[in-house]
Amino acid sequence: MSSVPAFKRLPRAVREQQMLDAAVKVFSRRGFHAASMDEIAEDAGISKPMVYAYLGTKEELFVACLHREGTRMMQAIAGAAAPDLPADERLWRGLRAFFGFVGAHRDGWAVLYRQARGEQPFAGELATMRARLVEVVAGMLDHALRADGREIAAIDLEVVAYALVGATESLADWLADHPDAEPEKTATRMMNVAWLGAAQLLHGVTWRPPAD
Amino acid sequence: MSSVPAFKRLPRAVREQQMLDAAVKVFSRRGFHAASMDEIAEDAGISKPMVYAYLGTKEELFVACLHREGTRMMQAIAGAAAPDLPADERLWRGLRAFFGFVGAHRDGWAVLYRQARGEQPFAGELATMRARLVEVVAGMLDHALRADGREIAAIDLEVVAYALVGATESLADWLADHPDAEPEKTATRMMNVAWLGAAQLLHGVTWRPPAD
DNA sequence: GCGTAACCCTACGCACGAGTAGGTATGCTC
DNA sequence: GAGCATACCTACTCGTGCGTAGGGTTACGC
Repeated sequence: MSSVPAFKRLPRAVREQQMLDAAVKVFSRRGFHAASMDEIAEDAGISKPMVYAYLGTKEELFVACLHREGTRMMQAIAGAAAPDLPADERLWRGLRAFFGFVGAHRDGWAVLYRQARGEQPFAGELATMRARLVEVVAGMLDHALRADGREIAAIDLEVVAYALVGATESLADWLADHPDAEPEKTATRMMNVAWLGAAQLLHGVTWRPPAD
Repeated sequence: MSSVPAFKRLPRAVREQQMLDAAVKVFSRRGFHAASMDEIAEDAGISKPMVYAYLGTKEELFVACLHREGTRMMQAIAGAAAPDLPADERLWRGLRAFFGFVGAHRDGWAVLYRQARGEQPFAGELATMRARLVEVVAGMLDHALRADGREIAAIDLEVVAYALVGATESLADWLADHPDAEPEKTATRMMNVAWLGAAQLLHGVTWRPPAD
């Protein structure tokens, strides 16, 4: 009679992924606090204690989500922007991969990311990820500069990179809120804003405040 | 005996401001959810029911904070960037005012703003404010374009403006996290990234994706 | 000086949701 | 097929914190 159990038993690795899928979905929809562990468990087709057994507390679960999605994103970018390309080409491919990723995970990644910015417990995790991005961008700029025989203070580079990353994140938000927008086009627009400005800087053109 | 009450009674308008001050402080420190109405009340030197009587529920209180601080910021910007100035001058003054404001309210405005991004209930309020900013920036770009005899699709303008606003917000975050950074210098850096790129666009220089 | 409105309090009710205790079934190993 | 680990469940406890009931006190108009 019980030869076919209503719901089959699955190995841990599989269930963990299902739970993470559900968690990303629910966290995105409701936000970290409004999301309940019960709903996540139900959505994963499992009971709550299993979630605790496998992924730990609510905070740990959220961090796990952030980590998995963040890693996927970084891989998407890294896979697209080979380090031996010229800077503008790298930037372009990186941006295209980034917006492509966000576009394909509209209600996952972007929202998760947004959540994490507000809550202190996750500031660390977030900062790490952003720092890696900033580092990559700053490295690209620096590389291009040296090839041009010029040099800029590291802090300035970091701030510029920060601004570029910020602008990109912002457009990612915009993309997440506009279901019909095309990721590719968004990336092009970002290039227009970012690279034209950055290219000027790289060629030694700077803006100075008026004497006033 | 009771000629000098331990704590004096104050008119509503005054108490409301005190409550809002306390609320901004606590919301910033703890985040929306972790902040408790009790703590806010205590910090304001008043009891909880008064807060409910004057400012309503926790959500309404948060919106009130957001609204007051947002209005102050907009005024600071509007007061600095007179509409009859040339576009670059306006942008510069607006940015300087903005970063000045954020710098002066490091643990108030920026953190509050960050909070609001994550929680759905406030998305509307936030979107309204950002939309006003985007509109202003887009208007500046558009104005500069027309003066140059050129024209760009409204959507493109909006997206560019969005990116600029995003970059600016991002640097505001950076500023909030770096107590020693100078707002003025940050504004200059932002100008470098933003205006040099925007200026190129305004002069008809655009970046196009490689045939690939 | 007396009523009334505004200011302010001490206590509670109550829902919600994180996390757990304790137990059952299933498959795998030898 | 006995033993054991792994997958899985139902049914709780318990803290936390929002929001309120109900009542006291000071100022102000008349």
